[in-house]
Amino acid sequence: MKEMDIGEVARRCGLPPSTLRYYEEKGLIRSTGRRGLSRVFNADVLQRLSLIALGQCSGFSLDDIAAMLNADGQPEIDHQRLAEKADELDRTIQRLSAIRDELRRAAACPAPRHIECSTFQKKLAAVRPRSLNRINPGRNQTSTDKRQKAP
Amino acid sequence: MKEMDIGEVARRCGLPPSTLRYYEEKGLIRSTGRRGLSRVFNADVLQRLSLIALGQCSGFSLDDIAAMLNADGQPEIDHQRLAEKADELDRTIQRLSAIRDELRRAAACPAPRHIECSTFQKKLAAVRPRSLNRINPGRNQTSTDKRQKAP
DNA sequence: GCTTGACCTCAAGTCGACTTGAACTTGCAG
DNA sequence: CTGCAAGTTCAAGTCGACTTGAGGTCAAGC
Repeated sequence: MKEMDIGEVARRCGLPPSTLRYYEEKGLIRSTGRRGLSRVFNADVLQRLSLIALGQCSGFSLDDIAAMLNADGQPEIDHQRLAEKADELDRTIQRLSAIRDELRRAAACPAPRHIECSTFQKKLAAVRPRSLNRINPGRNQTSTDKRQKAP
Repeated sequence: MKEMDIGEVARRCGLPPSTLRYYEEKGLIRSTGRRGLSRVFNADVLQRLSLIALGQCSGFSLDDIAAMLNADGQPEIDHQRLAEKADELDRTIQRLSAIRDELRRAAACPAPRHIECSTFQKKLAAVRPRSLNRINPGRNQTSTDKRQKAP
């Protein structure tokens, strides 16, 4: 199997060497050894990097991805998590579609400032903050001064 | 028009007071005055907060949103930006749909580890890192050691 | 008069995913 | 032999969107 130095891997996968070092440190990829000081990678690292990219695009964190990639012999957990993520993605897609429609409506609205358009305002009322999640979901829920609920 | 203190706004919009103060500091919302030390908000701040939430969900940064909310009299810029964002969202949705499908395929794959499934591997080959963007697009492009291109 | 709770300010901390910089080694070309 | 590109380590910095903590003010209720 073909061996590559970090520069070649970087060129092939489109990531900078610093990222590859970082991924190795995190346990996401492995170099097969060293030639002098330099890391040597096996060609199959490229497939693993594709997998990592897919995971990131799906919304998994690097830690999640590392856990899944390294969890040999627990396939059904994988499958379940993947299916959950797919469902979550589905909901995200629904949400984004609604937002896109709203955005187009606003863009096409003849009112000089769509903000003042009354139909837009009505729509907005249905889209109050608490009913929406961000595209990038909240990082840490460890707050004391939490997100409040309507009384 | 109804006046509210920060606590009431917080309750109504579901955001913690700290966020509201932060938004005010950023120029996203305005308090109409003070009662003693305490901020006083006008009821229309709630609509503005909905707008901000919508903007965030659409992928605008808070700075973008502030610029748009405060750019009175330049509606066609708004309209254009909104339409662009809608198109961008459309592309995101396409991408996410593809990823969701891939995820479902992986979840349903009978191979004990879908990673080893050959059809999955073929699909992956088409989904190399460089052809994908993250759900959360890259923050700063000010790097010297940039994301590389295939030669 | 004292506590309690809600508000205030300002600086500093947090999160994840990397990047950057300084200081160093190695291999190869001229 | 010298230079240089490309590799290395390790600590620290960056980004956006907030949160947290310390320390202070103020009105209401007991």
